Amino acid sequence: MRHCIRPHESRRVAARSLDIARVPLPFPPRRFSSGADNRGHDFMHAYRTHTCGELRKPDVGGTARLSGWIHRKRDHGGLLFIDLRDHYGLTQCVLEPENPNFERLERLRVESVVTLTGKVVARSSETVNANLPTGEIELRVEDLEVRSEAEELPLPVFGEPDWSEEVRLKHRYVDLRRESLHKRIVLRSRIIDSIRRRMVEQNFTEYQTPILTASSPEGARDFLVPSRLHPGKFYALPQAPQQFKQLIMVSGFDRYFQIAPCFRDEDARADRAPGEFYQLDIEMSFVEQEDVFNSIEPVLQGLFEEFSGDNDVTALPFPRIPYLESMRKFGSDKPDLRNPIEMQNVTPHFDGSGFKVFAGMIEKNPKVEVWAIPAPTGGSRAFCDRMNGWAQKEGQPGLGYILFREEGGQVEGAGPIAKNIGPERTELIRQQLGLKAGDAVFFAAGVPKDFVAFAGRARNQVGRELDLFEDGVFKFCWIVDFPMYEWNEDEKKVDFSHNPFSMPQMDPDEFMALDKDDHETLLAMKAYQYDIVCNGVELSSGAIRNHRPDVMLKAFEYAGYGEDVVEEAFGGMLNAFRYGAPPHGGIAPGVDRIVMLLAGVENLREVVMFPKDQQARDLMMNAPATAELRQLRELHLRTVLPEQKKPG
RNA sequence: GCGGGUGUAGCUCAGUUGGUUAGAGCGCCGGCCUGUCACGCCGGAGGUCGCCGGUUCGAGCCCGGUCACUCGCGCCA
Repeated sequence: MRHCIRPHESRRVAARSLDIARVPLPFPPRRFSSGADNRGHDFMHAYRTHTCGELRKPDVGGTARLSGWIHRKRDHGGLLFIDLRDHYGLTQCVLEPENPNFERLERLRVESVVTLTGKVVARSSETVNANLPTGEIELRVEDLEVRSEAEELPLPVFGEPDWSEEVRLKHRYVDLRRESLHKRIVLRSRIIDSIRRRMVEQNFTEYQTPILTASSPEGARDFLVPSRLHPGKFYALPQAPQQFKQLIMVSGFDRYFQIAPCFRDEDARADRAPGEFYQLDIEMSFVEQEDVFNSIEPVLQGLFEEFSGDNDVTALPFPRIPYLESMRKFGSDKPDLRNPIEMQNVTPHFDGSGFKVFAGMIEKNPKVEVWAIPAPTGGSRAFCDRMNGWAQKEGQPGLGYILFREEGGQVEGAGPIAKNIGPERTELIRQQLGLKAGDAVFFAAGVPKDFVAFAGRARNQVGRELDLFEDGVFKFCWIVDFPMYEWNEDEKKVDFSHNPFSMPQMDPDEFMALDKDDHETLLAMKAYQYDIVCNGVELSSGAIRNHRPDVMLKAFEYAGYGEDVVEEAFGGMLNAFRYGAPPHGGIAPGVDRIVMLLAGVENLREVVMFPKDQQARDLMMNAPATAELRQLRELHLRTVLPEQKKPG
């Protein structure tokens, strides 16, 4: 295999490789001046006539000046090759020992920054590097300027091994030079450009909202900013511009969007940045749910088509899946539709059957159901045992199954459950699920709300193990009809299931007339609340908002919050709704997650330029840090530290 | 706050059942090399095996504790 001068791509990068060489230069490139002397030096730009990704065959014969980092050196003693790298690419530069700069360059460490000037020459056919856009030429170095000498590096720029996060974050500026990360950051910028363009094309307008604002009582922990002018008082950084975007609608601006910074003081996950992240925040007036979908779908679909490389993107319109259906079919409200498995209710086949475990549960509790998780091609004992072992690791007693095989021209079920319920019931299950010989089916039984999450994980596990996931696709869907309320088991009360600003799916007058103790009606009620999901990743929640103060107060009342509490917490917005508020709704897809999906990476830190670590620290800038006493005094603050842990 | 995984050279890792002087690749330093593009070849430096304690004749390996990193749970209207 031919070795490639470019560091190999991360296998996970699904997006088509980005041609950074096509990025426009920050200044018009200077061309060779025919009026220059034969070396052309006097008229040259101090640092470069071309970028390191620019020189081609037609440039041969001219003189060029390049500036960049020494990416790699190949020192033959009698010949020195330098790969010079900048943002745009890589150019091979050559020196011979007679060159007065030979020794200096030979001793310079990689990642030192130099300016090299010399003749552009064609490479002989045997020495052309087809893997390099500049591979047909090389620069014969005549002059050298050392701009910055590099010390020994904490991590190499060349190559793409997995370096520890600590080293990478501490020296992020070095890490960011590495091709894959460098490209992803550029990709992120391209994606955001495209989003803006597409939003503007859809007649949306970007407005800024405050960063220093008020704490909102619901939701995540806030970041607080002490006020110097108001002793003892604090600003909060916005968890999202939720109230502002609604106020923008009340202010008569239609179709708002913003690439909005959001701040939440919550613990990190691989796909959740601690502290800060960005949302494509959207709000529109005089719309129903379908209007929001119709406006956003083309943006997301077009965006993914543009950046997904060879991957297919769900055609418009995206499927709308009611929340309850999603939970029943996929065991999740963010189903990965690349997995074709759909679960089904098979309770009747077990009711009164010879499989006493399930039959007994069904008899005792009318809420008990048995769900089937079909496993096409999973009909081997080894696989079923493996799934059983997996279920036990998940803390389940096990995972019952039937496997189907051909026996004398007949498909028949095998395994303990098939034996217990008998061939007729087994056959009915097989027919209901459309399974054939060589397939299997797993069962989860109990009260659905207690096992639905496990069933969803089992569905994923089966799909992964049997390699059923569709490859190279971005599968979108809307999850709609989320419940307005849910039962809070800890406090034994009705509570908002999502965001208290959503509009209930009920005639306002009827809603106002409900009895707050009528839990059955309240818990059955749906809201105009929806999620957009892609490949099992929840990109965003959204809602048609509740713009009527009376209905909102009532909605809070049903959840046990008095008028005074609501007025105190949301008085600003509630008041705004009292002076003429348009019906409105919106959504706010996570930008970082969109970029992750399109870049094909599993970790947020791979698509953020200067990310925080898991403990929300900035290892490079050293934040958070202790404040000086003078600053604290100005802010009327005194710190009270927890008891010090013993140092390790 | 809780659970899993990891911690050995600057970096990425190997290290058998507990047994002599702890290894490799990359990087670094020195030498050789005129067509490489992951250049090649020869030599060298570099280690308190995260830390503390225990078991043992003997611990990188076993036990207890602790710290750090990482993934997840809680949390994320």
